Amino acid sequence: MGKVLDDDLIFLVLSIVEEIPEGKVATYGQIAGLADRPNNARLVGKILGMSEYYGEYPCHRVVNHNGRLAPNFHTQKEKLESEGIKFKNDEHVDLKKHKWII
DNA sequence: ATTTTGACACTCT
DNA sequence: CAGAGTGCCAAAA
Repeated sequence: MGKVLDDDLIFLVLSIVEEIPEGKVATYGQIAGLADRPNNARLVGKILGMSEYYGEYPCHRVVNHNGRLAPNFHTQKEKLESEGIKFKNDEHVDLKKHKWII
């Protein structure tokens, strides 16, 4: 298998995001690790920013390692709350309770 | 080839 | 808990 990047990486990342169960959240770093690129969390964020172009994915279930929501994704909180995610405050989900463990 | 950018992670204060 | 500083690395400029 050749080097995996852009289009292949996008497909891989999105397929992983698709696996996050309802009521759970994952971090960018976690997704990066599952995609076998543990140091590319930032790339995961960039891909999710464009994910709409590729289809419907539960990208609202991805937050940073502190549980902070994505900037400029104003419907994220309500989507998470609608599936039962609890928040520590306005900007941070309760990762302790809801982090997706494989 | 070099610099900047990014929905990040980690450590230290 | 909030900032600052550092590390990270592919993509785009």
